[in-house]
Amino acid sequence: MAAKTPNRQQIRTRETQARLLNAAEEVFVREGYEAAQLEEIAATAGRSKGAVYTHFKSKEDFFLALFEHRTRCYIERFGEALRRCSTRQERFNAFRNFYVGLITDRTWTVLTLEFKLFALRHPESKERLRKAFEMTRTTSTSTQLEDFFGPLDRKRKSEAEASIAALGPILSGLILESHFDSDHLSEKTMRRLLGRIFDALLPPQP
Amino acid sequence: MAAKTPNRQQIRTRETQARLLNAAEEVFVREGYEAAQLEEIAATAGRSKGAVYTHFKSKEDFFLALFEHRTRCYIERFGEALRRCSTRQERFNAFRNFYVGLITDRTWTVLTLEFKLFALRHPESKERLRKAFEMTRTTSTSTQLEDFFGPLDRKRKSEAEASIAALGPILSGLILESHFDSDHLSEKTMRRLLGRIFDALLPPQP
Amino acid sequence: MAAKTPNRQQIRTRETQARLLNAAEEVFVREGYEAAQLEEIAATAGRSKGAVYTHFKSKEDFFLALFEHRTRCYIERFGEALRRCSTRQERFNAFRNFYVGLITDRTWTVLTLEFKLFALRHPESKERLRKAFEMTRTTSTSTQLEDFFGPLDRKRKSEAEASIAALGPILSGLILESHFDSDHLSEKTMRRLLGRIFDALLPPQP
Amino acid sequence: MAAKTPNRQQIRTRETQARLLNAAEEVFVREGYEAAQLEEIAATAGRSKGAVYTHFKSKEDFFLALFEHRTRCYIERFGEALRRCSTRQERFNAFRNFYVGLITDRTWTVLTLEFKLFALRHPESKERLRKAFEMTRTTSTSTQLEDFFGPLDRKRKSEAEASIAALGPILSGLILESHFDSDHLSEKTMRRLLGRIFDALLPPQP
DNA sequence: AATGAATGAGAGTTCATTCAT
DNA sequence: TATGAATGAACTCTCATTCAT
Repeated sequence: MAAKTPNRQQIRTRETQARLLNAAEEVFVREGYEAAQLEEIAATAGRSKGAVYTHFKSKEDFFLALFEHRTRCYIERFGEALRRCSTRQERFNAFRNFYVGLITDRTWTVLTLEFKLFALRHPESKERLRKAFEMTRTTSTSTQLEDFFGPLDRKRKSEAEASIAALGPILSGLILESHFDSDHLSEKTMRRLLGRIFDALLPPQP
Repeated sequence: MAAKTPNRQQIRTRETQARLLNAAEEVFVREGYEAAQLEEIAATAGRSKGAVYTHFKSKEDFFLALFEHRTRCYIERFGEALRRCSTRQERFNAFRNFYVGLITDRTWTVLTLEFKLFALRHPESKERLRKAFEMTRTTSTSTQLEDFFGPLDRKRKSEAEASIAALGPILSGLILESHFDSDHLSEKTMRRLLGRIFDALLPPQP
Repeated sequence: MAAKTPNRQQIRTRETQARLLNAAEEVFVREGYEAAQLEEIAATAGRSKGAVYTHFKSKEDFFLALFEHRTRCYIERFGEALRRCSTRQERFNAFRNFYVGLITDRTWTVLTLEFKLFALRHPESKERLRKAFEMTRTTSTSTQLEDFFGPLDRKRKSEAEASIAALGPILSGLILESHFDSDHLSEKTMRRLLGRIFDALLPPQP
Repeated sequence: MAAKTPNRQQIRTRETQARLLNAAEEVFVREGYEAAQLEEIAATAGRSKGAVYTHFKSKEDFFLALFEHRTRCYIERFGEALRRCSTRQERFNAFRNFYVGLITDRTWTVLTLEFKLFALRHPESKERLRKAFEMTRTTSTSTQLEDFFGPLDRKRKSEAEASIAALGPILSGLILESHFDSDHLSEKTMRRLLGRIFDALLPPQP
C-alpha cells in the first residue's frame, strides 16, 4: 500500500532481487551451499557479483534470505489452497493433497535439506532459520490445528504437532533417495508410501 | 594365508587407515563434504595431510571409501544380529529393532544424507556409491526377504522392497529435523513415529 | 574509436596487465617456467596473486601470453628500425645489426629457450606458441625477404629462410653458454662469432 | 682393476645405478629438471624412490651426477673415434664428423641445455657442472688442440677455443628449434647449416 | 544500484626427503 | 641395498568479499 507507485528505479531493484533469489535457488539446490558460487548465481540472474552485495550482506545472509523468501511463498500457496475450502473435511483433504503433491517439487525439498544441514553446522544461524520455519507452523497449523482435525485434547494436539513436524523431513528424505535409487522409489511408489505414512501418522478424525 | 603374520609395517599402515577413516567420519559429518578440510581430518587422526594421499587418491575418493567402509560395517553388524535369531518372527523383530535403534546413531544417518547429496551432485561418482549401497540390499534383505516376511508373491515382494528402501531415508530425514526442532521431535517421539511408520509400511505377516 | 577516452578504471587495468607481464618476464627468466612462482611474479608487479587470475587463465596461459606479448614488441621494434632505412643495403645492414645487437638482450634470448623447451614438453600448447612465432616470419622477413636480399629464386629463398630460422636459436645457445663459460665466450668474442656465422649463412648479395 | 671379481651384491648395485642413470636421462630430458619426478625415474628404472637415495644425495645431486656420467661417456666415445685416426687431417675430419653427427642425438643436446639452464639458476652448483665440463676440453681439445689444427700461435689458439666452445651451444639451439619449426629446419638442412658454420668458425688449416 | 578488478586467506594436491624395516 | 609409508613445505588455483567508479 505504501509503495503505490514505485518509480522505475524501485521496479528495477525489485526485479534484480527477484532474479537473484530465483537464481540462488537454482544454484544452491544444484551445487549445495558450500559449492555454490555467488558469481554463478549472479550470472544466472543476469547480474554481476557486485549486485549480490547490494542486496545481501554475505553469502550466508543470501542463503538465509532465500529460505525466508521461499517459506513465505509456501505459506501463501498453502493459505490459498485452504481459502478455497469451506468444511473441515475439505481442509483436511487439502492438507493431505498439498503434502503428497510436494513430491513433484524436488527443488524445494532438496533445498530444505540443505537448510537443515546448514542449521546443524552453523548454530549461530539456526535461530534465524527457525524463526522463518516457525511461521509455517503458526500460520498453517498450530493456531488452526483444530481446523483440520477437530477438537483435540492436549495429548492429541502434541502428537499431531509431532506428526506434522515429521512429514516434511520424511518427504525430503524420500525424494533424495529416489534420485539415488529410482528403481525402487518411482514417483508412483512414493506417492503410495507417502499416503500410507500420512494416514498412519495423522489418521483422519471422525 | 598370505597375511598370516603381518609385520609391524603392515600393522602400522592398517592402523593409519583405520584412524583416517574414523577421523573422516567425524569431520565429514560435522562439517559436510565441501567444508571438511583434509588437514583437519589428518590432524584428528594424528597424521599429516600427506598420509591421506598415501591411502586415498583424492578427497572424493576418501569420501567414497568411507561410505564403502561404513556400509560394510553396518552389514556386518546387522548380519550378527540376525545370526542370533532362529525363527522368522525373531528375525523380523531383530530387523525392526535394528531399524528403530538406528535413531541413536546420528553420525551414520547424517553421513548417509551427505552421501546421497554427493551422489546427486556428482553423477560420475553415483555408480560407485550405488554399488556399495547395493551390498546392503543383496546381503541383508533382498536375497532373504522371505526370511523376514515369509513367502511373498511378486507384487508383495516389490512392495516390501520399496518400503525397505524408504526406511533409511525416512530415518535420516527425521533425525536431521530433530536437530532443528527438538521441541516436537524428541528421541522418544521419534521412536514412536518410526515404529508406527515401520508398521504401516511393513505390516507383520501372519 | 571505441577506446578514445579510457576511464581511470581501464587505465588501471592496463597498467596492472603491463606490470604483470614485465614481472613475469623477469621471474620466468630468472627461475624458469616450472620454478617460477606466481606469487613472486605478482609481488614483483606490486599486485596480489589473485590479480594474475583476473588477467590470465592459468600459469600456462600467463606464460604463453607473455610470449605473444614480447614477440609483438620485437616485431614492432624491428619494424621501426627498418622504417628508417631507404635502400636494400641499409635494410640488410639493419637486419644484421639488429641480430648481432640482440646479444645484449639476455632476457629475451633465455626466455626464448624457455618457450621452446615448454613447447617441446607441452605439445598441446605448441600451436599457440607457433602461431605467435609465425608472426615474426610473416611480418618481418618472409614477405619481404627480397627487401633484404634482392631477387631470389625458389631455392635461394628456401635456403635464406632456413638460415634466418637458425639465427635465433644459435644466438640463444651462445648466450646461454656464455653464462656458463664466460672465459671463452666474452661478449666481444660472441659478437665476432655471431658476425662470422651471420655472414656464412647469409652472404650479402651483390 | 681393484674390483677384479665383484661379488653379486656389487653387480646388483652397479646395475641399479646404471638403470637409474638411464632412466634419469630419459625422464629429465622429457620433463625437464623441475618437472621430473624422482618416483617416475625410479619406476622407469624398475626400482623404488628409496633406491635413488641410496645412490644419490638428492635430486640435484642425481642430476649433476648424470651430467658427469654422460660427459664421461662422450669423452670416451670421442676418444675412441680419435684413436682410429693417424694423421692430423683424419683427426680434424673425425672431429667435424663427430660434431655434425651429434645432430641425431637429440637426447644429449636437450639435456645439455637443461644442464646449462640449471647452472644459470643454481650458482652453487655451477662449479660442479663446470668441473665436469672442463674434462671435455682438457681431454679432447685443449691439450691436443694442435692435434687437429697444427701449430697455433696464442691468438689463433684462443680463437679456436672460443669457436669450439660455441659449437655445442649452437647445435643445441638448432636442435631445440627444429622441434619447434621442423618445416624450415629439417635434419638435412641442419646438417648443411652446421657444416657451414663449422667451416666458418674453424677453417681447416693448411 | 551495479560493475568487475583486486585482494588474500585458504583449499586440495604434489613431491623431495626421511626412516623404520 | 632397497622399500614405501609418512612428512610437511610449497605450489596453483578458487572464491567470498571489498571498493573505486
